[in-house]
Amino acid sequence: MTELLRQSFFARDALVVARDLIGCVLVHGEVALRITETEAYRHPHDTASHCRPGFTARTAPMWGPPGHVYVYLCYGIHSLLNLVTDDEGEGAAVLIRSAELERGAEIVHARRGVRSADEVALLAGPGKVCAALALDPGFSGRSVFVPGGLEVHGGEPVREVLVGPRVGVDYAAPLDRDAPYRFADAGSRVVTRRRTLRPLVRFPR
DNA sequence: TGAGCGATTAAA
DNA sequence: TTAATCGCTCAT
Repeated sequence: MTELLRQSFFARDALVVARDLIGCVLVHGEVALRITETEAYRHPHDTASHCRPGFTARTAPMWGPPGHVYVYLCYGIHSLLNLVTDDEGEGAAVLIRSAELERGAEIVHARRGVRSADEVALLAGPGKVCAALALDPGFSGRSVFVPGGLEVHGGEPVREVLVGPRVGVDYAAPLDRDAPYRFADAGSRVVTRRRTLRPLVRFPR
């Protein structure tokens, strides 16, 4: 049932990948998380993206091939997990913002950044997701197709997807700041800033 | 070498 | 809504 996602899954527009990652499962060692919230950082023209200033040592993985990991340190404290999308050289990725703990509660409980039993199951916020998976910037640049590393599995399709603006990007140009690049599982209670999200309308084909 | 800053978090 | 926070990035 849980099938490893292939590179073709990631080699698409970050917007599409961000939406499709909702409900998918991150596996790192004994810990498995079901993704409930994501954000797309589409390309260097996106003024909210770390790729905006051009190629740097830190963002090198984001410019690399799809299906690789970009982890960086935020506020000097929190590690944030991204999955690189689009084609190599595009400079796009999806930020994993929230997740539900599926497996490995004992281990996650012992890890830094997770204090209470409630926080163990409710990984709302990108810093907590990374802490639960025990990922730090040293992991940045790794591939998700290498066994034993961070794996991304397909999951049950979600009933309804929510969409809305990204969090913490007030520094960006208004158009990017307000762009509906954040997605979430409407059926999960592990979602941040829910009131700013609306049901995603799917157009008939 | 260091000034500036941040894709957050928790508490109120 | 607000404040704490601190290691890292990148341009000198």
